Amino acid sequence: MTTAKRSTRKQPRRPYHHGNLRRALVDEALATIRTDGVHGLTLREIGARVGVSRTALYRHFADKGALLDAVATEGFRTLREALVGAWEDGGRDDDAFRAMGFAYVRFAVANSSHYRVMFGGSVDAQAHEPEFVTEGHGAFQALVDALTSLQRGGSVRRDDPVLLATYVWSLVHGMAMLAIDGKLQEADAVERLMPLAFDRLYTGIAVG
Amino acid sequence: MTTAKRSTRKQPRRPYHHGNLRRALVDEALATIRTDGVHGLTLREIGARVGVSRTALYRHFADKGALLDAVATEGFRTLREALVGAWEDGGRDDDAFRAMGFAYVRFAVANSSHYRVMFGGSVDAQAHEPEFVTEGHGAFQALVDALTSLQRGGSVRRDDPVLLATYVWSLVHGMAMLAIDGKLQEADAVERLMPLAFDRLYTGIAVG
DNA sequence: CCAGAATGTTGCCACTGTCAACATAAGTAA
DNA sequence: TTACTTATGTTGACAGTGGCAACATTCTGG
Repeated sequence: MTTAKRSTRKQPRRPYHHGNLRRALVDEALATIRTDGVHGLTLREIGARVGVSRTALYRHFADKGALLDAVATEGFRTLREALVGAWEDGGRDDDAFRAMGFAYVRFAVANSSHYRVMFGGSVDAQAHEPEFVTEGHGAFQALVDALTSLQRGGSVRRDDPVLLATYVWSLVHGMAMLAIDGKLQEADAVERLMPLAFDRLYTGIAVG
Repeated sequence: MTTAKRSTRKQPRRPYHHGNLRRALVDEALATIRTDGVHGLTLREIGARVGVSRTALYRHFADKGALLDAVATEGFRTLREALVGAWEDGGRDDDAFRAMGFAYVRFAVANSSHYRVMFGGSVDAQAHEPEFVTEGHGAFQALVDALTSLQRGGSVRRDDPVLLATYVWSLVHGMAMLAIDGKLQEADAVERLMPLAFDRLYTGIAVG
């Protein structure tokens, strides 16, 4: 009597198996993170929101960190698409590279919580899924490729492209993080900073 | 009978009042963070470690965030000292500025957990103590001052010094964060990156 | 048709941050 | 001194969290 039988055969209302729970969990987790931040994410709540029990996700993720890992992985995929898009749509020249930089920082600012999950060390850094590493490397590779292309074109110094890309990455990552963490007082500080930043990136801060 | 009377008058073993509990709590919190990371910090444990009850710290901090805020504040003070030291000991010239950059990144790498508390958004960003803002601004000001000095000396472009300092800050902060989060594959990657980074910072990535 | 794997659920536990109520000490004024 | 006030520390309790173990249900391959 505790539970009414429900197998009335014609109403597959809420099937025991969700179908694609893993996907739904990642989506819901991302949505929650977007609105409430990383620390506002609770396994019970996203379970409930997806319409599933609190511990159901343990069939798809080892623990909370693994779920965040998956969210981060998707972030890297999206970021790479944004970067490649800016580079190719821009015509693969110096201006396109500049646009790539803008795209990077703007992605981070527009998806701050998501970006913080991607970096920020919410996950133990050792326990990353291989897919995480792959996607992360892919986003970075977009930078390396663009720089190599510019080097071939003759507009960028022929330093070690990986080292050079890391340099550029540091710059945009730093701007993004400072902006996200509210260290840049005024609201439009990032947008005012970026033009100068990419000028100085090309020609340096020393007197000409 | 539950507790034996202890006021034997001659053994002020553990006085009811700690003396300088606030100081002790911040120190212990920092020590714990250093070894176990931010997420390994529990109020109960640091209370126990200091030899005090679990909720004693609520007489000195509004909540856990306020304690972290105090830890972060001290981090900014230490960082500023490291920066000013490098700048002044180096002779306040371009090489000294370079040394300042090295000092920044090395501080972050050597005190990674502490650095993550200072940034990383562990605290709600709105709820910062005024002292936090002051110290954070102080560390940044060291950068601005050095740049202004170099501008007067004629070796650095006369762009808006605050904007220029923000640019440099983004670079070192980015390098620090990437290094801390293990995004730079090899162990000595930061040390290999920095010489190139500060060269490119001065002269840019474009061809001569 | 049936055994086992895959997937989802409920009961339960240790642990955490934090509040309320109480205990003790230190400071202050008479 | 004594009495009142404030600062500081303690104990008890509570709701919320991640996660494990045991059980329930469904799917799949032989």
